[in-house]
Amino acid sequence: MANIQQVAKLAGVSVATVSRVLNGQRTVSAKTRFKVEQAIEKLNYEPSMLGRNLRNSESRMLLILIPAITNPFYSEVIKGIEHIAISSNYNILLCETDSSPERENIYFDLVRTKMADGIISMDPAVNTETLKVLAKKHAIIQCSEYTPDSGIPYVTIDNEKASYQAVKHLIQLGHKSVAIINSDEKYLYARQRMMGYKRAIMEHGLELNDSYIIHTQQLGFEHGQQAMRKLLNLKERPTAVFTVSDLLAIGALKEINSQGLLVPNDIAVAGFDKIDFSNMTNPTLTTVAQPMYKMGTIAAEMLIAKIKGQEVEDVILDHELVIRQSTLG
Amino acid sequence: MANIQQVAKLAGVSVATVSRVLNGQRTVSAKTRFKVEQAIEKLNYEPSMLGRNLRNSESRMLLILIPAITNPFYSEVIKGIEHIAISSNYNILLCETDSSPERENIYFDLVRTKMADGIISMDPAVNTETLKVLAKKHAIIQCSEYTPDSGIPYVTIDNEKASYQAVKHLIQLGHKSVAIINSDEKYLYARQRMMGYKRAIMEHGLELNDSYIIHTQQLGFEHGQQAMRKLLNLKERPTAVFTVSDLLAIGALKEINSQGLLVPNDIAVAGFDKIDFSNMTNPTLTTVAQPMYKMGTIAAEMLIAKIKGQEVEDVILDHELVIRQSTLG
DNA sequence: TTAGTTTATGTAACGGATTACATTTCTTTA
DNA sequence: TAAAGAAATGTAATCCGTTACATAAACTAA
Repeated sequence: MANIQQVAKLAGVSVATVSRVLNGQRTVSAKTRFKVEQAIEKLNYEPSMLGRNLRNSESRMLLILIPAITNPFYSEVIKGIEHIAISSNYNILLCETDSSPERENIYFDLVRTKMADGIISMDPAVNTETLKVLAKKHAIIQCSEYTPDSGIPYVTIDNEKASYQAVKHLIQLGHKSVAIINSDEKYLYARQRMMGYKRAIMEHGLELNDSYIIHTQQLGFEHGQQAMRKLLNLKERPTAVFTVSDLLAIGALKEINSQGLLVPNDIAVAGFDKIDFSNMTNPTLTTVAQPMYKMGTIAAEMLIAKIKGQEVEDVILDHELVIRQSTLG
Repeated sequence: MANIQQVAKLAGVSVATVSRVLNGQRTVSAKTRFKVEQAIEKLNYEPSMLGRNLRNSESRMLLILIPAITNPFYSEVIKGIEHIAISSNYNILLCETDSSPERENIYFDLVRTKMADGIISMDPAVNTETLKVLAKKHAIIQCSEYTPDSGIPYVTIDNEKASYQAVKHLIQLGHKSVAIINSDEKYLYARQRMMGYKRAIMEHGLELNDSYIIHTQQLGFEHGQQAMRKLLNLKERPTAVFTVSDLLAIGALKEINSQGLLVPNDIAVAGFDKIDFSNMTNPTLTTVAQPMYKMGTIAAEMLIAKIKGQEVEDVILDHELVIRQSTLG
């Protein structure tokens, strides 16, 4: 594989000139540029990013930290990130942490060792302390889940409000016993969504019932099923369930169905995220739409700005309650 | 950020010695090693991958080409790839082509410019000619979709047989009119699955009916819905449908439901892939299980071997027909 | 024509590691 | 104790671009 020296030699110019042509500087005369281009063509030369990156001290890689690649919410955000990345000449280093600290550390090393120019963390289970330390010397953005007052810029939505609205919707349909399937409250979004749930319950003069509050370890169909099973085993089962993720909701739906009950007649269900699947269930799922793609694009833009040394502001995006069959019938 | 020179200076040794400590060579005396480690500690030194990669002429990145990140089939394969990658000290460069040649070319450049050490292509729409040329100088593996006799090693399953078995299953349940929702037959897997379909039909003395063969542009719910709509509009609608992807099957299921028909009583449905969601539909989906995770691990192992300059053999993995409610009730 | 600009090109240092080869130091053994 | 061999460490080239600075060439104006 040819290198810049050989191109320079063949073109009869210096490496500096070749580099100038490569980088589109206009201080090169037309004839010289032509000669160089000819040489590049003839040698089938492609500049090595290894050399360039070392010299420029950048990798042009963006590290994306997600807990699980199989959750469509993340896939959709990644699509957005990739769109911006590619148009800014960055590439995406996809890292699935499985919420494991060791894995996470391996990935953090990528930025420490200059293999990545910055990080978009979407992992709620991320080690905040490490992240904060890292953020002092490296460009880091949090997306969806964030750490208040950490100084790490973030994009997210108003989880409390979104949750409040979803639960309010259920209550306004006449439901008096509304359950929530939440994830672990060590995560901020889980706490925020719980607050929204409680606020809706209180404001409408309903009673908080601890047995209507279920926590799951992770966001997955099976966890939704299990949680729903618990709810269905109650003497007084709820007539509506709000889940903190569509995956959970779909699992819940499944469980309700397999016990011979009907959604929404016997139990209404609302989810969160508006992943594509949520429109394919039977009945279709009422859910809080998160602007996933947009969240991705904004996170990427913020990160790239940060890498360039610019200051960036936190962003809170709009969500929207999408009412479908699972609460209306 | 400290570099190796500074570490050497502080430790009172040469850079060579520091490098030896870094790379765990045992030709360093215990005291020297200790001094170096102290210096590393004190300076908070992390070796730059940019320097190391340039010197070693490798990037330790594996490029994964997929058409769409939102298809869970790919997510699952990626999980497998990542597992192997991480344990071999590689990282994953995720590239979604959207089946666009320009995008693809941008990504191919990553290997040409040394930003990636090899490619796992899972994109059926990949430009085979370019890929073949590239494969002469770079490590490339095809995963799932492949190009026979191209010299590019691949991991896949026996699509013809898998398809044959699925359709045979439907026929043995008594169905006389079995439709297929296939994707574009410019893809090999689509042609192979079509062959399996036809073989099953013929071998059982049924008649091939062109109107029972539907092609979709892409693999997505909506495409499955649309295709199903066409089938339901036929004067004599089929009593069973085999789709070439679970996503299509789920879309089909949806369409059947919304027209007030029942699966499997009115129409039986079988899918392909066994994505997680296929077990969450109502009814649950009969499908051909592909060993997605394993496919990923094997593809990664093959690629890494190839990068090391080893010869690798093509691999055909086992599939399995998983019979569930959508064909049995 | 000459000094002063502007434009084009070249030279060489630099980024940060690895490693072949050279050299020094330490052991071992006669 | 000297010579030989083994072990530890150092020197400097190398990977491949980019760019500050130096120089040369071309042009402008007087």
